Amino acid sequence: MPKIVDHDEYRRELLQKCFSIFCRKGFANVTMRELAAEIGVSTGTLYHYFPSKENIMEQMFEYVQETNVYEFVSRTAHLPTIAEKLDVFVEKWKEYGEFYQNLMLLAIDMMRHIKNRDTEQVFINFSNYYTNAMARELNIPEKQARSLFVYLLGMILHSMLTPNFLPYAEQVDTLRIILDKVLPVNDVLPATGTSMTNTAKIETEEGLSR
Amino acid sequence: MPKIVDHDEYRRELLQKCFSIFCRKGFANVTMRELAAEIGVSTGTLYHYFPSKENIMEQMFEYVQETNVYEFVSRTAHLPTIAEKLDVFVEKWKEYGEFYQNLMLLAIDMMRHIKNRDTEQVFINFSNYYTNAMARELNIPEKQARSLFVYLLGMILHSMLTPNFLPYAEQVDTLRIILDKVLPVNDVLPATGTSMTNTAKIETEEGLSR
Amino acid sequence: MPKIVDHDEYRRELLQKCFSIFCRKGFANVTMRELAAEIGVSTGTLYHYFPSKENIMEQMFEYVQETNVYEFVSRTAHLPTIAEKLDVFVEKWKEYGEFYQNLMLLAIDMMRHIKNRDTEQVFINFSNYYTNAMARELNIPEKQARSLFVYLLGMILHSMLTPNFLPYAEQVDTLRIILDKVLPVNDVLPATGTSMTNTAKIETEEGLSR
Amino acid sequence: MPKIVDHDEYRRELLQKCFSIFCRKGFANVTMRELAAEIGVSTGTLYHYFPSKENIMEQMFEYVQETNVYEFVSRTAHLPTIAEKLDVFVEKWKEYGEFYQNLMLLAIDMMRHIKNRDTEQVFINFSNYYTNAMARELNIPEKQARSLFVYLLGMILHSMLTPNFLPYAEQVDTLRIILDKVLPVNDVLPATGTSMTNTAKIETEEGLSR
DNA sequence: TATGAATGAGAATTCATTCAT
DNA sequence: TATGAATGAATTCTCATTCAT
Repeated sequence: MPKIVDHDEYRRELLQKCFSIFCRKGFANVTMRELAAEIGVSTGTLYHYFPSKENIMEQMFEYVQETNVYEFVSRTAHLPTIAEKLDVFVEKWKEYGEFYQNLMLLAIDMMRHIKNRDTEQVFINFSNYYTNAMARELNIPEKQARSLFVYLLGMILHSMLTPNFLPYAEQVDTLRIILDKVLPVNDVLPATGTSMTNTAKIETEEGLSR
Repeated sequence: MPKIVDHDEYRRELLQKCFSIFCRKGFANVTMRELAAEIGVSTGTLYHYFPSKENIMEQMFEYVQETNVYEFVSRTAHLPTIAEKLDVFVEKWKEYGEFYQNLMLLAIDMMRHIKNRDTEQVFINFSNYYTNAMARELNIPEKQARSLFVYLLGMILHSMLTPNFLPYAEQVDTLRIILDKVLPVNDVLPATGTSMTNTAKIETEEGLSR
Repeated sequence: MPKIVDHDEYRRELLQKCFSIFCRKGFANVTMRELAAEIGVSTGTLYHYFPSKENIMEQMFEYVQETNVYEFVSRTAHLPTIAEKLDVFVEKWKEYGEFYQNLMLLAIDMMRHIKNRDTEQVFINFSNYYTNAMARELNIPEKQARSLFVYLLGMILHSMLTPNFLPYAEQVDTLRIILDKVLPVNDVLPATGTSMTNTAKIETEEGLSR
Repeated sequence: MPKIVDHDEYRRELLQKCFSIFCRKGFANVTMRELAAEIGVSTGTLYHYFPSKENIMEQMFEYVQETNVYEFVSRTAHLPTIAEKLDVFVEKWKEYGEFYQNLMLLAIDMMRHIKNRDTEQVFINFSNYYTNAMARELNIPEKQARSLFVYLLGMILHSMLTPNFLPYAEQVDTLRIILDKVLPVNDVLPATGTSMTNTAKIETEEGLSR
């Protein structure tokens, strides 16, 4: 009998390990030898599970999507107030900070390297999912949520480029303060009527989200 | 080929031509041969003007900074109203859309490739310069200006990854509408006293910039 | 898969299956994985029966020799006339056409790959055996028989390189016509005295066999 | 100014050097490193002149054909008697013995390796050219000439596989003796009338060429 | 016995860089 | 100053072979 290995399970394990390495250094700056060495297998093993370096990238992109991205949404669904939901969001934004950076870098690498794939659609899906989740959970219009997503993106990028000048964690805290003022944090969901203040705020702040 | 007498002038010309190629494909995906061929010189000539591929990157980073980025500020200095200034900003944001994308990609490549260089400081300078210019010209607090810069960054990135879903030009238009509501567009500058509306708005919008 | 109890018997079975694959593609162009897959076993099994790829080649060479090559000779021994013997020869030449091609290719591969083996002697034995058999059965001098063997070799090679231009089967038919004229086809063997005609013919045709 | 090199001339020089190496060892048994080392250049240089290992093979096949193969025919054209022409043929057969072996091995390698090429046509052309040249120069029917070609092929192959048992040079001598008897060696060409003997012989020997 | 996952040396190929002209 | 031929280290990938199960 052969060595007992759950091929698919192990493949995912390898992908997981590849992810941070690839993102940190960039697709083009990691050699297969390096990758194998850092993971702790031989190059041959890598090629046993993936037909090519490019394919690792592609599979990684898929894997990362289906695995890590959406996990946190379930955490907010049952929470009664927006303030509490926002707490979870902020917590997750911090927790996943590096992950989002990596994802962003990965997306850029995908864009530049992989020709035969609809990278755009993948990112659109991600953007939509995240935007819709925020709109629903935080009870804000989609446009506001999209703006929030865009702002998060900018934050992640800036913090990545200037980690000491604009540390990511601080940026998240700042954003939290903004949102506390801007969002209908005192609403209990699902609430049919929104408070005056709240509505007014949304109108005033409409710009943020339009 | 004309004999370019001014060595330095020609070097800049070459850098200019390298810029879009490097950004579009990414540092690692351009070979010196390709670069030379697209520019229309030999690899030997490239090495006559630059000691290494990495150095082209570095010089390009410097060149791009000192040359293109700040040019537009002078255009707004003499304008009397914020609305007019905003017009110029929006126009420039559109005009330079691709350029900013490239700059962003370049910065990311720099971050990943060039070890012996304070890339962070360069990007901090850029962020500060842009933020300060916007704060001054649009008469808003620095924090607001920084938030605007971060949002621009997010916009550029999202539009780059999903050019068909969120086209950059449309995003700029949307942002313009937001800013028209949020900014003290009717102020005539330099105004010593800020109008009530304006102040109120800034307070209200504080979140955007905090 | 049935449990083959006789190790050696199974080894021969595997060799048999390897033969055409090896010859068709050439030693260097078949991987052990391919070989195993086409045979329907695992690489591990292959290595259970053969110590190395090279060894498969060597064993195959031996196996092929002792097994298939001489089989047909027994078929002609009892036939009374040369014409009848020739019939069997022609029939076998056609039947074994692909086999001879493979053998030839195998011999060339052996010559180029396997250093530690007297490939020459093996082929000399084969040449001698075939030549002697033809000389005896067709009642011609050894030199003529050797020439016939050489001609057969050329035919096989040419037909292999230009299968559409000089199809092997047609070449055999042509050769048969030649031999009908040239050989003492009407002799009944074993004849102690050779007929005049026959002798004359041999003299005339001496060239063919010298 | 660049290093002055006649690119095409040098390419041919490299092909020439590749030829014997490739033939001796076989396409699959020569590494690019080996090839480069034996030729005395770097692998980089090899790839400067040829896009791939396979392409070297293809170009070599073309080059060898157009360069070496047909050269000798011109040597016999002006000779008055068939005997003299035969002298030159024999001389060339001996001189080119190794070359023909190489060509044969190369053809087999081509057959097994190069898929995107009409290897058969190339070999048909060669066979036809050689056959026609012999038919014309030796004043024999095409069929006889083809048989002669096939026999030569067999000789080359057998001598290659058993260089000590059937040395090529001796085989050529033997063939020469055969041909002296069989061919109209005493004819003066272009002779309008063929001697009785001659015609008779051709008729008698028709078998050889059919 | 049989399997096929794992290995890593070695293959083809690329590409930044050098340098003779 | 400009060229592009030449270099060879480093890259991606292959494959014979080993070995735990």
